[in-house]
Amino acid sequence: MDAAPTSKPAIEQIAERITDAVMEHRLPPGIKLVEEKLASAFGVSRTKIRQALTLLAKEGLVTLHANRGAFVTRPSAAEARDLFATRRLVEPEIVRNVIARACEHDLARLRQHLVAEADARQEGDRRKIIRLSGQFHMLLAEVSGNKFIEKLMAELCPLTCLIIALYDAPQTPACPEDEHRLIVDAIAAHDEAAAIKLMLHHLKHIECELQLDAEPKHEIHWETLYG
Amino acid sequence: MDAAPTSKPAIEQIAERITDAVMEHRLPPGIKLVEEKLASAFGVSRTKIRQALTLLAKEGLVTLHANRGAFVTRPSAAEARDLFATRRLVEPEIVRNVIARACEHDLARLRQHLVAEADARQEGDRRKIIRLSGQFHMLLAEVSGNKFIEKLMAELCPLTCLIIALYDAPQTPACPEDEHRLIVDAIAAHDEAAAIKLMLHHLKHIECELQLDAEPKHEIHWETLYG
DNA sequence: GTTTAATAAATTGTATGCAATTTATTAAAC
DNA sequence: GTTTAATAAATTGCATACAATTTATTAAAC
Repeated sequence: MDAAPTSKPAIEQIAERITDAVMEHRLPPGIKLVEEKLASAFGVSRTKIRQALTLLAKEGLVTLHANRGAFVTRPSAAEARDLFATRRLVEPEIVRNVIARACEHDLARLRQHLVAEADARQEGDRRKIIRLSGQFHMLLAEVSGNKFIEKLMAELCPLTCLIIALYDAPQTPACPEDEHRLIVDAIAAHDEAAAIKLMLHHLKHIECELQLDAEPKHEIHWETLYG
Repeated sequence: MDAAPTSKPAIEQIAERITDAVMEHRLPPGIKLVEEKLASAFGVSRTKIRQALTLLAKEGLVTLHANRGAFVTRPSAAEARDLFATRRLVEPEIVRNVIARACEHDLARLRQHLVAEADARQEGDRRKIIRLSGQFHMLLAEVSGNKFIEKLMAELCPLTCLIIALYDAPQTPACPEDEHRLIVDAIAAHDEAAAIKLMLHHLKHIECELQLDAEPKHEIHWETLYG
């Protein structure tokens, strides 16, 4: 019965930091995650890294090949379509629940996140922008109060970042402008219909900018990179 | 590029067998899972058990307490309500997708499952009935073709079994009669509205038989069990 | 007899070592 | 020069050993 704020298990922290790196496109899809390298990077033994990779594989962010190791997942176009179909199903429900249940403190958190996003855009920190954009939806799910949906979104958002990395048109601005702000405004105004409409439009907007019919971006070929 | 049917990783197999035991109420909510005992039961070292438990904890079926070990989760009433809310959101979508995409072979699999359920009921194998009832919904999700929803249902169904174990009225028949068959029939007839209605009714039926407002069943107190 | 303290046993958390497998490198053949 | 085979290096998969922690047991105090 310790009321102490027992910090998160080390393994989850490691998994979270790898997730952040994937969300920020610092670890591109397809790249190999060598256990020993991660172990020394995090200052722990391979045992812990292994468990973290097991977790990430369960999330789908990492793919395990027997005897060959762990790789950042390269989602297929079909998986990308399934992912967005799932988000279009779930996120309107999230919006409904947030409007129904969110207190002032929750709204303040959402607005604070909008400020962080605006700051990142001001600074031109493209990587942070991408990560924060994903985390906005995770925060919304958290505020919605349903743990199962929260967990689902915590998996789908990092995967969405991967899909964007693989299928995004070369030089799109990739920023949802202030669509997030519009959604929060509609939520604050308790305008359910508008909030859901904005959310669906936002998701369609992201999906439509992808080139899911084109070949996904190639894996880095180190040997020909400087040829 | 091996087309060989590489059997599932050992760790997942272990996790699956533990999941089956939970679904069949052979491992009741709250029970402690001692690593060494599982290790000898499965004939592997604790290392693998540990990873399997990490996976199950991620699914929510098992709860990890730092330095104290793994326990089969005891979902709260609030979690139970969230779970059913999530299922009411997702399963109609599953039904829609199954009707839209299922081929004859898929329908045959569903009907085959109905037979297995009927057999178990004939045999009076209560544990098998409970497990198969849950797995019907997992099969439906699998046939629906969306991997993310399939994965979600693969987590929610075992948890539902746990909730039933904790909150079910003492002596209910606990069998959804032939509600599953009615759903499959409506799907086969491509009657979307009817299939969804039956599914929602089925879920409500399960949830309503629970006593979520009552105290959950107590944990086993070994020391007083024979007092 | 119940509570408290001290000790012993059991269990978890982690690193490390070694066998099995894969990947990279070198040498040979054509 | 490209392909094939042989060897070496790197990496994964797994069990085991040991420290840290918790739980159970015993002994002492009241």
